[in-house]
Amino acid sequence: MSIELPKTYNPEEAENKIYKLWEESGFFSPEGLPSVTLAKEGKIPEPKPFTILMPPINENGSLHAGHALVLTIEDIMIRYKRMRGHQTLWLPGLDHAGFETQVVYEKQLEKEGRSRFQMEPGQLYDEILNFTLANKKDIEGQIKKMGASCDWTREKFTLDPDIVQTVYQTFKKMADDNFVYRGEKIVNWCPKHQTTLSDLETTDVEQKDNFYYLQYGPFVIATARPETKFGDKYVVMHPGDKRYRGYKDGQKIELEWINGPITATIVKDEAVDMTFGTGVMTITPWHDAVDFDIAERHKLEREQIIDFRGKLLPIAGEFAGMPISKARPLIVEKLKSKGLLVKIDEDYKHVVKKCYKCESIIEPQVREQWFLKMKQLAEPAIKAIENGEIKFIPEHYKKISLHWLKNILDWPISRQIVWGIPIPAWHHEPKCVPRPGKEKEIKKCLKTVIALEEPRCEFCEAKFIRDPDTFDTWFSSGQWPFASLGYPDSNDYKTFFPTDVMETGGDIIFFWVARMIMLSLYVTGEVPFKTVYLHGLVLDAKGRKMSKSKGNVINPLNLLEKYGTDALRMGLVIGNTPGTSLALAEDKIKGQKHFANKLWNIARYVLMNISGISTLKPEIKAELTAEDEKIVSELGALVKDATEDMDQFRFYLAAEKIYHYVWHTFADKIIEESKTKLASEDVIIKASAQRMLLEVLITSLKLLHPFMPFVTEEIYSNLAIKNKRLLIVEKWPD
RNA sequence: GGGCACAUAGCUCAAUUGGUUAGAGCGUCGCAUUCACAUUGCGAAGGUUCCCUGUUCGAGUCAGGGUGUGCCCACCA
Repeated sequence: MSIELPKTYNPEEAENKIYKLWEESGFFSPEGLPSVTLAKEGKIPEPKPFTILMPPINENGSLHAGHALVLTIEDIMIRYKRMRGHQTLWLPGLDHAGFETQVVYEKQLEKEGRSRFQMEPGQLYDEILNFTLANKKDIEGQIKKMGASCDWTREKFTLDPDIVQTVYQTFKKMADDNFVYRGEKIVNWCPKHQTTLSDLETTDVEQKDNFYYLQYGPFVIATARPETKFGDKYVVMHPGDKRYRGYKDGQKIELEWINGPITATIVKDEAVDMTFGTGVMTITPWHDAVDFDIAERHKLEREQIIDFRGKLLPIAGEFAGMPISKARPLIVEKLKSKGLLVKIDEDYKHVVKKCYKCESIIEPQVREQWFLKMKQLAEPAIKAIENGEIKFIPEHYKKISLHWLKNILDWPISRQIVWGIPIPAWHHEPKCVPRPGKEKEIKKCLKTVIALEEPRCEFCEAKFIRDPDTFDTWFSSGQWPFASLGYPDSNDYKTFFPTDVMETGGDIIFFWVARMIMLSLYVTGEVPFKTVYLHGLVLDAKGRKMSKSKGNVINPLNLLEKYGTDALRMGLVIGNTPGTSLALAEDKIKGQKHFANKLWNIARYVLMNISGISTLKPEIKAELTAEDEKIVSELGALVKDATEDMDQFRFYLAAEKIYHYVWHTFADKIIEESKTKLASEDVIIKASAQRMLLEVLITSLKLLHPFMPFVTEEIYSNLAIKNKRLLIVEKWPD
């Protein structure tokens, strides 16, 4: 066999061809695997399943470096386990990514001079749906470019009807179990996006502002936000503060305030820090979480000062209708002219919450929202983690998860956006229309009902209005592990759940990982996965976070084209320890392109020199010279070592060791030394060298295949070996 | 205020959980090249493993303290 291979490896040509070959082979699906077929014929024992669910990928853009890393690591695991004979399932998922996608689409609308607030919700939904569908093919194509050997026949989308059904059933079950409540509580409100956000969806930003000391009757109070103070009629101090001993809880005082005289009430509460400011504060329960709690404790009234667009309401008098930024200096001016401004501290550092998407300042607002009680949901998760039912890689994420779960707060799950799963709830019209003879019972009318169809009230003919809100995306994606596998009746659920490994970014451990654990335990009674592998961020070459504004975003698709998928994958995995951020330097990937070519030329050399040898006999070792046998057994040591690393999720080490062996042992030593052996007059020495070279090549290809699937498969396809299968399903060496 | 990490060659990172002389990639410098590969080979320079104290036969690794950096959580008006 003397096949002429070109002098350099051409990734682009090989990759498209090879991926098609794999797809057509059926080996991406568990039922198509040789190990499963052989087991069916009774020839080998039933293989063990090995399952990974791909974290659903946003359909609102194109693949970024983080996605490339996820796909690489997961593909390495799946390919390794597939070669070990497992019944492997890697289920691909696409994400509607609720709020994220709506934000992206709103930006596009903005560019076109349109706004979601001038659109019918139905129309907006349809447009976003079309937008994501248009992106779907691109994203799928990009996932394939990465070489991902996932089962496309099982591809799931987070808005698939069966997923939505599962989410509804979970919500209903939670409502029945009294884990859901609808409450008027203070929430994080983004005035730009016009929706509630969970605490995780806000970021804290430290900034310097003016701190105003104001005369409030006999007291001096301090505030950074004078524009919220119009309705302040409670003045709060610590019950133990001796300076204010003369004032009693509930005492009324008359005083002159911004827009005229008011009556204020003294409140004593321990939440007040005596050492901060003057030790006295007035409260604005509608727009501040601490104040809200104080008002709840003392059953105080609350009033909205700022509307949901961030403009002042009529209570602000002459300032009504103004946005905060415009009103604040004018209000300060008025306070000053009335002699109520005591002093201004211009150097006041404090933390403000901002929307994590648009950086608008969050305006706390009181709104009726759906909440989940989290304490009871968290308990089984805490137990499971403490018992070691879930293994964290790296380990310190165990502590981080437990800390969060033990301090968990209730979760607001309703969002005022259209792009998502509608909340299956209905609200009674304000007015009751009693049915004949039921006039006396209308007090029993249900205000809110959780149901898929419009409910009918027994006592009343009033209509029910559909709740306009959608679920927080993470509420549905938290159910992904069992929902995507067809809980509760499907064979896939029975076979592949709980899954083996959840591999995702450490930055979404609370958003997603913790919630999957809680929701899976609640619905199925089982943990969703046995191992959590968390990778770090992919940073630029200088270790900075990639961002569009910095202009340092590395597009993996460009790297693919330039250096080939295998090179990108190696560049992403070598030196990347779990949990640690990875600085992605282009030179590193370039170096791996050289490696792919090195491997290619190793194969060329071997092929050129082994004519006549087309198969490896099992008793190969008997035919080797002692020297060659030593080479083969040394390779055996590498195999053992690398296998151990693979089993322990040390892919970065395995890849580096194999790389180093192939280049600096196989190419630099074994091949160099083989040149004299092949030139030998001694037939035994020559034949031994030939067999040894082929053996080392085949084993190297197998070891490299999970990392560099394309070039290895391409080379393997050029070897003439009897009973050869595609490398993707060949047996991992032992 | 609380929590979690990190600090090793010029740069980016390893060192498989305490074990020879701390390694690799990239970069730098020198030499070689009719060879499967210039996308090459051989070689060199480059280290107080942040600092201090301790445990140990033995510490980059463990403990205590310090310095610096990053991230997460939290309701100081």
